[in-house]
Amino acid sequence: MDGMTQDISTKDQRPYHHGDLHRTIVEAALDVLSESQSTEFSLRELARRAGVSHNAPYKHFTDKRELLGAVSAVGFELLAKRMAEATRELDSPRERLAAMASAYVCGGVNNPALYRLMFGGYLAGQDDGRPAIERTAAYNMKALVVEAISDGALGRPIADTEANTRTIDGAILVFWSQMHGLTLLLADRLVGPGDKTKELTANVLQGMLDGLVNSIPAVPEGVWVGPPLAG
Amino acid sequence: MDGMTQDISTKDQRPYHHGDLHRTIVEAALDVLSESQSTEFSLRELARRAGVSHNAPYKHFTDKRELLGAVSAVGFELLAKRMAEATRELDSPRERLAAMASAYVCGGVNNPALYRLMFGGYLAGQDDGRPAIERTAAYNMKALVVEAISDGALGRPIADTEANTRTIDGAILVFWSQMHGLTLLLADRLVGPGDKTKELTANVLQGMLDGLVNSIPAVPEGVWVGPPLAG
DNA sequence: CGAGATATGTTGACATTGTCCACTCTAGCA
DNA sequence: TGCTAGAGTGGACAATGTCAACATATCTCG
Repeated sequence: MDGMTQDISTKDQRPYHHGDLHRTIVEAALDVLSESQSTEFSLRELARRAGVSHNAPYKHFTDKRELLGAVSAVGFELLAKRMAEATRELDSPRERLAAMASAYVCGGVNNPALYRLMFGGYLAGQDDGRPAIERTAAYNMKALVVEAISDGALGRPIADTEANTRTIDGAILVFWSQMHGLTLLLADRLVGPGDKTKELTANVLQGMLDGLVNSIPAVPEGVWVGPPLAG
Repeated sequence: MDGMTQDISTKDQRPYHHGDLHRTIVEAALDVLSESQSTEFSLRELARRAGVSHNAPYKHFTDKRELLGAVSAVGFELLAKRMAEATRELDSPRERLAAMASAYVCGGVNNPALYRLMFGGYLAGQDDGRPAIERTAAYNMKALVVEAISDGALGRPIADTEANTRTIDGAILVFWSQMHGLTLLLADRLVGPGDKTKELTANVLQGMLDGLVNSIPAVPEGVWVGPPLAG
């Protein structure tokens, strides 16, 4: 009797229904992506890791694309969270902005494949665009930067008003593209070594902020900075 | 008789040996990459396009990786050529630098998949590194920028000497990462619209150059800017 | 000039993958 | 209690990267 029940309980430990396969698959994908630093893993591999049949994931994602979209969204949330945390206990707006930049670059350098998945147009299919969750996360990140700027990170406060949109977007364009480029050059080892990341980021950033204090490039009308609002 | 010979001549028009399959395959890859904007095409598709058996490409490339490396190298050469051409008939070093930047960004935006292949660490395998031809092309590009800087693009001439290495590398780091980031944000439509590319590039660039005229961030010792010399 | 040797191409095979379809199980609601 | 819809399973299929064995053209050297 004991034997039988134990047999059942050990063999059949995994119930027919997994419980939260969606989350499990996304986490497995994040793991594999981080380990292999490549998006060329197979859905079947994830299924294997999750201990389910090769087709189970298709009940939660219509596509490999969709799965990668979910992974990307998690990446945005992680990055935004780190940026937000990095500014805790910092008062000076400029220091807050610098801390965010540092967190941003380090996040990207520490997991290039994830960063590339997030920004590298894997889902740049001209048809549908990116998942809403991605756009939301990206806007949250932008909001953090806008806040620091409006608080005076560029020398003087710049209120986050309609009238200042072009100015703020100009500043963010410079800031973002500089950090984005630095992140990717470091991640791809076109600039290095990696253990100088923080130092390089700080140096480049200070020069850039000084430049922005002096003058902020104009952004032409009709330009957007951040994911487009309309699909 | 006529029929037979014609049959033979038309059917057997393609000799057993292709002639220059290597080049043909690379060009086909460039075509497919440019059209599909994805590196996920198949070697077999290229073979089909070249009118050759599915395994013929393997006589010229050990790997899909190696093929993509060759494509990337061509991309570097194309980009360097465009940058060089853009500076023709321009005298002012600053104008030359601006023209190069514009050519660089436009090149990337016009073919994002190729640009991403070149810089996006598809061949960042921690083992072997990038093909020599790629590194050479990247250094040629860097040389163009160095020349403009030493000619005085940043307000005063900065001789390309050992003593100035850190200064020049600092300037190039700022310049390159800014343009790299801008290119990718535009390519991935995180900034747009695309038809404002030149305007945006010019504005961002002028601000950046003004900043560099005032002060060039120091680059810590041991930092490299450009592909590492040692594998 | 003629015969290996050497590239270069071809055919066939295999494991793996994304994805479709038909089926089964199980939980929850009527 | 029994049905239904969601969740998981197994099999099938075409496509792909890559290996191995074979075929053919070109080169080389006697």
